[in-house]
Amino acid sequence: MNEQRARRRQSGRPTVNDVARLADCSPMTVSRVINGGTGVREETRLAVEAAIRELNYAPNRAARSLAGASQLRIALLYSNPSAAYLSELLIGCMDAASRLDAHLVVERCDPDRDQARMIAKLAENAIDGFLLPPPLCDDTALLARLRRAGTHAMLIGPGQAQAQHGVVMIDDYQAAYDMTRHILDLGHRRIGFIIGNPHQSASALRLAGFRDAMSEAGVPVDEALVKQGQFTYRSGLDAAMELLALADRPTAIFASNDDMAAGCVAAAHRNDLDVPKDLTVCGFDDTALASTIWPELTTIRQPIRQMAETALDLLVQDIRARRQGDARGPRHATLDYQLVRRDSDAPPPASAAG
Amino acid sequence: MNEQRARRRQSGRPTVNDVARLADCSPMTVSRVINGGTGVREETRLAVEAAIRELNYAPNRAARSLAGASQLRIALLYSNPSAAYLSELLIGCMDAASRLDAHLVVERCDPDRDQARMIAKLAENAIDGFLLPPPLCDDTALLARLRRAGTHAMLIGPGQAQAQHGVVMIDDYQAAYDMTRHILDLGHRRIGFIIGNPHQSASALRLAGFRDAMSEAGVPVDEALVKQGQFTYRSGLDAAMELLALADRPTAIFASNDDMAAGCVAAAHRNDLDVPKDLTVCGFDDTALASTIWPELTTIRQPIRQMAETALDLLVQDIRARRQGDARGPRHATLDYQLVRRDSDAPPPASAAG
DNA sequence: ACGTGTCATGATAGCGCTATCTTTTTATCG
DNA sequence: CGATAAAAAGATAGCGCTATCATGACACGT
Repeated sequence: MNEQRARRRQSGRPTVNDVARLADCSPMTVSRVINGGTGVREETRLAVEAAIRELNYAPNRAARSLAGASQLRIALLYSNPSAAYLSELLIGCMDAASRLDAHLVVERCDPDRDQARMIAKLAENAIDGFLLPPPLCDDTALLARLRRAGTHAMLIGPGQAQAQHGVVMIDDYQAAYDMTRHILDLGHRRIGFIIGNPHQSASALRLAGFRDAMSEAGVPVDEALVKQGQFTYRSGLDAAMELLALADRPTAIFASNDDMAAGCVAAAHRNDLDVPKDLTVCGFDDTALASTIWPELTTIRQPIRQMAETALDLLVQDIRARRQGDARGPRHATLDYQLVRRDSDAPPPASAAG
Repeated sequence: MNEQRARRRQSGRPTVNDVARLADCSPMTVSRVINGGTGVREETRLAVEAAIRELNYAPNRAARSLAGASQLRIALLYSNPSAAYLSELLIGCMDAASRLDAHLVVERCDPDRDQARMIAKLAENAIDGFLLPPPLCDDTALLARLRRAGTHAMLIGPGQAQAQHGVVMIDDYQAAYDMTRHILDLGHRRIGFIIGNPHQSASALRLAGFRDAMSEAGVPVDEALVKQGQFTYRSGLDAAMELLALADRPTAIFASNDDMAAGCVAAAHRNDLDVPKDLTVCGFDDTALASTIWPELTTIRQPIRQMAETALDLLVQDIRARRQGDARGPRHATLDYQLVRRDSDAPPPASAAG
């Protein structure tokens, strides 16, 4: 009998029972200590904690979630394989999922490929909630479909808040405002701006932040210096080439993301301009690219990992609350960004200053 | 009684019992069908599968691993946050972990920060095996420590095979050989090479592949065209600047990774050279950067995701085998790479050809 | 002294699944 | 056609944990 048991058992890892025996109490008390320990005498708690430490006990997740019957399945859908963003996102999600004991399913989901079918299938039964990073969080068709399916979804970093779904974002407007302010403070007056992909709503917010900072500083925006981009390296390169070909060219360019900013740096070098001595270039997002290229980019860092964690937290909260009939509606959160100053900005060249 | 039950239950998701009832058999038979279905009549299997589909049944992982008592904990350690690589790795690992029902723990592990302490702690009880991507897979101190701890480890993409640990790799030598061959076939004869970081053993293999392809083609390697790099953008830029400053400069540069290749492209543009018209640039790894910049890089793609999956598969196999006393020793696998041709290569300019 | 309430703890019963053993059914043969 | 082996299906018993209820101990008021 005992042998059979031993064979079925996990690798001799200690269980609550082992701890209980050592601490001379019941397994239930051990469980209480592990889970916050309300209603346990201080003395008992210490004994249990000592036993846990001695045995190097770690609770079995499977058993825990089975008993608690709380295993949620969360699908993280991604589309644009901006690798830097994705890996941060993944790590954040995994941490949170592990902590919350949720099962994370990661699925690539391109808009063209039968997105509808997959989501329907997932939503039908196997998935309790969705996590949608950009650009999926701005895919209104997808959002509508999810809403219709009555699914819980959490948008990470969308350009605009959503009444129907939960949202975790940074203040794109304010961040762009701050960056513009930073460039102005360096002494620049002719500042070029490259707009992001018009289908992502963050683009408009960043542009607005730029415009407002400029006008508040009393510097009129020269519309010739505002170019449309697509969030791609190439579009940034092209836009910058146009800007630098102008007779009265800008002394600084603020690109709406790092890829385009990297394109600007390349364009500057093709024009024999030094960055930052002859041209200041600033980006947005702080993706890996920003610190890969040379000079490294001054940019806005989003706390991607933290956003992912928060999103998963709120999503799980929301789902559990709704399950208990508490229809408080989707959760929202705005996290802090950070202006990361690196080597791509400087005061304007003396000839252009003032 | 029933109410209590319902309250403890998961979100009304169907269980094996529901499926069994519908398929008119016992839960055990359902379990058999789910797990490969040996020893089940075709007819019964179909009935069960139909029931599964109808109820949209998905097995409960927690219960499964609890009953099977097979939940392994695998730690994925990473150090160099090459985001593109990491995200692929993560996705591959998560897929495999999900499939194998292993718990994946992702930990950042920088060489300086008390690596030893952490590993000791992990190895002590909570972690059954380690997954080590580059550059950790080449950290001999770390490897030795793990070996001493008797831990199972699997190296992903190390430069050289290891007797002590399992390994999943591509043939770096052959890949570099093939890429060199490709450049030679385009008609180039003066080919520059930028070596990778000397601490990663893959660097030497790539260099060897280059040299052998050259000599087999009867093209002597001009040592002035072989530069040391560090796998960073900046080192690639610097090396390329030197190469392009030569009186008799190369018509092609083969960089040992994409970051350095991107640096080469930037250097070319600073020298008013068009890529690929005036200079062919090829990379290695096919990270996101390769298809971000313009022109997009011809490079070698490692099947990173597949490598991660294979690594986890083999690691779990190894652990389970060893647990059952089957000491077959660490597993090894070599996967296929792929030469991805994009827009950064072309025949040499007419003036330099032949 | 007694009831009555509060708190810490224990006993019990599963969560959903699968390992193992036992029973049935089916195929195979003399 | 009954005997035997082999295959298919079922019964039973947990995996490690926690929800729930039951118990015991102790303080309090009357």
